[in-house]
Order: sequence, then C-alpha cells, then structure tokens
Amino acid sequence: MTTKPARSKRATVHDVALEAGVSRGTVSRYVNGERYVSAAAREAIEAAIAKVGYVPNTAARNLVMQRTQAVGFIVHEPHSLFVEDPNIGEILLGANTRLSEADHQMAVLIVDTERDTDRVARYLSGGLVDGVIIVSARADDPITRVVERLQLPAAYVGHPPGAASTASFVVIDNRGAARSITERLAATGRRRIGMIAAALDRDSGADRLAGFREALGDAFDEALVEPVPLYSYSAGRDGMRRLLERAPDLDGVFAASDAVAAGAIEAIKESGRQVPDDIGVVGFDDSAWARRTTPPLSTVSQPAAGLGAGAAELVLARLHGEDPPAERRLDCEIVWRGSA
Amino acid sequence: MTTKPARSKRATVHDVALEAGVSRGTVSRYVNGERYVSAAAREAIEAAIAKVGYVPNTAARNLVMQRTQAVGFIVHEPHSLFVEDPNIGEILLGANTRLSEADHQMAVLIVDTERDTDRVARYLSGGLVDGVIIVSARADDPITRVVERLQLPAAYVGHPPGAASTASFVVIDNRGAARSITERLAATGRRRIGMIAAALDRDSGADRLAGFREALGDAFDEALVEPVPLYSYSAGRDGMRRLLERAPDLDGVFAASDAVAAGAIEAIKESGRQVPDDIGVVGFDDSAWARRTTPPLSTVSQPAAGLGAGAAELVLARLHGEDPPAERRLDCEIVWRGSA
DNA sequence: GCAATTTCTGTGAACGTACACAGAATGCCA
DNA sequence: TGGCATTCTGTGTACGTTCACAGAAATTGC
Repeated sequence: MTTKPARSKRATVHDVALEAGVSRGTVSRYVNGERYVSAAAREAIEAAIAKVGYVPNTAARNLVMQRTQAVGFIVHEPHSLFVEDPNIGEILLGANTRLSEADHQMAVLIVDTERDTDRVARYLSGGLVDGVIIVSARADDPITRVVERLQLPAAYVGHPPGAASTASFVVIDNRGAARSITERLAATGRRRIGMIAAALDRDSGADRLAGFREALGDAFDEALVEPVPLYSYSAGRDGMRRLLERAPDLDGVFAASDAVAAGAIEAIKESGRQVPDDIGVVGFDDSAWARRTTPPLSTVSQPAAGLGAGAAELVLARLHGEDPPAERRLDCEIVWRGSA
Repeated sequence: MTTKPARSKRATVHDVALEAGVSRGTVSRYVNGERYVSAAAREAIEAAIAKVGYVPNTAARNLVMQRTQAVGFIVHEPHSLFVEDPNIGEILLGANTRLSEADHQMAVLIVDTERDTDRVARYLSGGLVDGVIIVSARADDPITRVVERLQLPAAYVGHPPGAASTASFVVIDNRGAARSITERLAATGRRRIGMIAAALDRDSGADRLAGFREALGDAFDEALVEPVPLYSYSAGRDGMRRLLERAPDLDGVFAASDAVAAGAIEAIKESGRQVPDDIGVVGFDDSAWARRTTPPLSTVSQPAAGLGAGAAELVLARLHGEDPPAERRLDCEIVWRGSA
C-alpha cells in the first residue's frame, strides 16, 4: 500500500473532465455558462464537480483573461486619521457595495510609510487589480505617478492631483456648501465670524476656505482665519485656542470639519464661553462627531457613501470601455442642529 | 508605415531576455535575487529591464508558486457597525502593519448581505489568499465553514466559532477586565450597580457579563442587567432608559462598550440625573467615544492594534509552516477618567 | 435522401512565470 | 595537461485556465 498524499491537491478542470468523461473545453464552457453544452454533458459535469469538489483557480483565470475582477482602494493617510475620520470608512463601504454588485473584489491599500509606497506600487504594477479608487491623494504622490504610468483606470475621491487624462474625479461641492453654511451662520446675527481652515494643501480644504470668503464678501477678515494642518480634533482645539487669543470678540466660527469643530467647542468651553450663546459653531461632514458634541453640530452633510459608490461606478465604466465624464460633483445638504 | 499597436503590451521576462541577449532562466534568477548570475549578465539585464519597463506579472507568479503573498481580512458586520466601531479600524491597521512588514498584501472582505457571502466564499475558494484573519465571526457562519473546508490557515480576532483545528485565536481577557473595572466601580462606594450587557450571543458579550457577575458576588442582582443586541450608542441609550425605569435607585452602571456607555450617559442626563454624582458609568474599549463624552469615560483600554497585529502574526506563522499556539490572550488596562 | 445548417465536442495553443536538469565555461590543483 | 569542482547559462516543462479552430453529431429544409 502506498502512502497517501499528505495534502490532497486541489481539483482542476482536468480532473472534472476525466471524472465526467468529457473534455476540458466542455467543462470550461459549462463553468462559464456558455451555450452549446448538451444536457447529458451538463449533468455529468455537475456530478463530477460535486464529487471532486472543484473550484476554479482564479490565478490561472486571471493570467489568461488578463483581468482580475478586482479594484484597488488606495488611501494615503496617516493611520490615525483613517481611524478617526468616519468618512473614509463610509466611502470604503459605499465603494465596496457598488463593486460587490458588479462582482468585483476590493483590495484595500493603505499608504502611510515609505515602505508602504513601495509595496503598494509593486502590487499595482503586478497586475492584480484592473483599476483603482484613490482617496485623498496629495498633489505630488508617488502612487499617483505609478497609477498614471501604468495607465490604470482610476477614479479619485476628492482632490484631483494634477492633470491625469486616464482618471475621473468624484467630488462634493465644497465651495458651494461652505458658502451656504457660512451664510446660514451669518443669518443668525453673528458679526465677527472666523474660520479654522484645515488642510489647505488639498482642494477640499482650499475650496472650503474659498466658499467661506465668498459668503462673507466685504466682511471677510483675513485675521480671523486660522490655518491648521489636519482635519483632526486636536488641530481644531489648538487652532481655536489661538484664534480666541487673537480675536476674543469672535461670535461665530466655521470649522473645516466636524472633528475640527468638536475640538473647537472644547477650546471654547475651556475659555469659559458658551456654545451657541457666545459663539456659534458650524462644522463640515456630518460625521459621527456631529451628534456627539454638546450641543450637537450644525454641519454640512457629506454623502460619503455616495462618493464611494460614485467612484466605483466611474472605475467600472472605464473597465467596460466606456468613457465616463471626467468629473462628477455631488451636492451636499445642510443639517441644522444646536451649535449655531 | 504600419499602425502602431493601440495599447503597448506589458513587457515579459521573455522581452527582457531578448533585449539583454540572455535566456529567460537567467532573467528569472536575477529578478529573484538568486546566486549564479555573472556580472556581465546582471548589467545587461538591469539595462534591459529599465529600457522595456519590465514588472513581473504577479498572477503568473502566483499560478506557478501556488501562493499569493496575500491575506484576507474578513469582517462580518452590518455596515453601520463597521463605521461606528473604531476598534475594527484599528484592528485592521494593526494587522495591515504587520502583514506589510512581512511583505504581504491584505484583501479586505466585508460580509454583510447574502450576496457578499457568496462572493467572498468564491474569492476565498479561488486561491487568491494564502490565509485569513477573521473578525467577529458568529457561531454558525457560512464563511467560517468555507474557511474550514478549504483548510485555509486562519486566525480569529475574538470569538472562537466552534472548534476549528486549523485556526488560532487572539482574544482579550474580557472577563478579567470586566471584573476589574466593576470592582473599581464598586470601590467608589456604589451600592446598586447595574449593567447594560450587549451582544450576549458573542463570547465577548457573554464574558463581560460573567466578569461583572463575578466582581459583585453576592451583591449581584439579575434584575439590574439589561441586555441589548448590539454594541451601539442607540442600544445603550434605549437600554439605559429601560433600566432606569426599572431601577430608579441605581447609582452605578457598567456598559458593555464605550458606545453603549455614551448612549447610557445621554439617557441618564435625559432623566435629570448627573454623571458621576448620581450615577457612576464605566465603559469598555477605550474607543474614540471615551474622550468625547462629558465627563470622559472611565473604561477598559483594549489593545485593538495589538489584536490585529497578533492575528497577523499567527497567520504568518502558519504560512511559514510553524504551529503557533491555539490562543493568544492580550491583557487590558483600565483607564480612569471622570465618569465614575 | 442529400445538402445545409445548427449544435455540440475535443485538441492544441497561449497567458508569464519558476524550477529542474543538462551542459558549457571557468578556475584550481596535481 | 588532465581531472574535478565550481560557477554560470539555456531549454523544456509545469501551473490551470480560456479561446480559436476543426471536426463530429444532430437537426433542418427541400
């Protein structure tokens, strides 16, 4: 008696063919649901597949088909932000849902360190994804360059990093929304309105500031704008402290994101002032933060899941050889709660 | 003049060999950093690779190597929870960091609908991952069964879903931590301590309740335990409302998670009581919620990133043919803030 | 009842890589 | 100079699938 193999090898299309008494080609046709498979063959193949436990090998299929049915979801963020910013999670889920409907898999690629950059670049170059969704890219990004060089079908969520002819962008109307909510804040009777402007190196940050400036018109005062690097709680808190020191007579503030607004509220309370009585605060994103502050935030509701879904649609369209619009702009809604 | 090809094909190892005037084998050896490549050949190959822009095709390599250098990260959660629960994000990042160090890619697989189940099962069966990390699996899970059937090296974060000989588990000491924090709460002089017990169908939920019961000993009162289905804010708020109605004399409460605790605090304030003066509240997880409530939560700090990293290590060990321990238990720390 | 069509099937090639093996070149020592 | 170990190289095969093609079988039309 010979020793039985330690690990039973996976069944291949060949094994099924042998078991069913037909050829590889016929099995392949059956598996891919093509026409021209006789009833007899079909039954024999079904039985054989069940018996040997056949599952197609995707790597082999990918190799010959030259596609993978997978889309990369690239996030370039410091890890902490990925955790803190609920929008990214929702964008991811929105994209995943749409991709899943189209029978595509999502590979999440987080780029933080130098090392990640290399690995992700290798992964993309290796032909394991048909296209990519890119979230919050910076202007001069090695990953972006790799994507462009490979001519990989791409859709960006947010900031368009330079001109890339092969890419589409799905964005929200940051400027319009910032203008609307600032106008709304002004309409509550505030006279000295400041802004904590975050991430000015990105389109989103710059556009929100532009909208703010537009809304105030002549009343705009450069000195009441406090720039901070990130959309984070601590940046908001620190920025607000500085702003209050500079302008103690402030009675309204537009924070560039809810996380920033939450930090700002802490700083305001710290200083002994009341929200919204002394200072009205509005945020941006309608993230989980917005319902957790006291009072809850008036803010801009950002269709995060819609952004993800939109990006997925744009990539899928490209994969199907269509030529989708270069930009898709989603509207935002203002949600008025208690903070202003 | 002939038309140039619309899309230039990717360069293969064959093209490089031709360009460098050597054979496929030699190029392959160079690319994989093997010995026995002459200096002359090396230089020629380097030049050729640069010239034709060669990148190895991972699908082809996967096929012949019978491995993919990728690990699946499976989350079975309703979408909303994935977004709300910051621990999952941190677990993901912890795992990603460790996998990335070991040059492995992570494929995120979110299982929510029936449809997801099929797709993920197909993906796993297709041989695109060498192993999996599974977060918050339920007891009778189709995905878990697929993983077991495929004998895929696996590591579970949290709940061990039945006996699976091929898997390892990385868990936190839920029971011990629940006991500690309940004792600590009791030590502040509380006499009527209740618990909002969430997700009792999971080990984590059941163990936290067990630790609570252990800590109180004879003082334990079944009537002061309010079970809720999920670790969510709204579940906590609703549960606390019911508990307060049933036991208006309550002076302490252990919430099964920070999100639950945050909801509980809202309900307590709603009822006109003060935290911590009238009722002391403690949570579990030390998530982002903990620092956002007023007052900030006393809670159990859960090493979420450590859980992810631990799971990654266990899977990697299995992939290297080692036989890691079946369970790795991580300790938690108690963080005392203002809520009790 | 024979040609023309439609349905069905098997075979060989290709995808791009890794690996085993045979054999060529080189170096060393007696 | 011959023998032998060492370094290097090229060729053929395998991985598991899809696809094109040729040809067999069944069905149709007159």
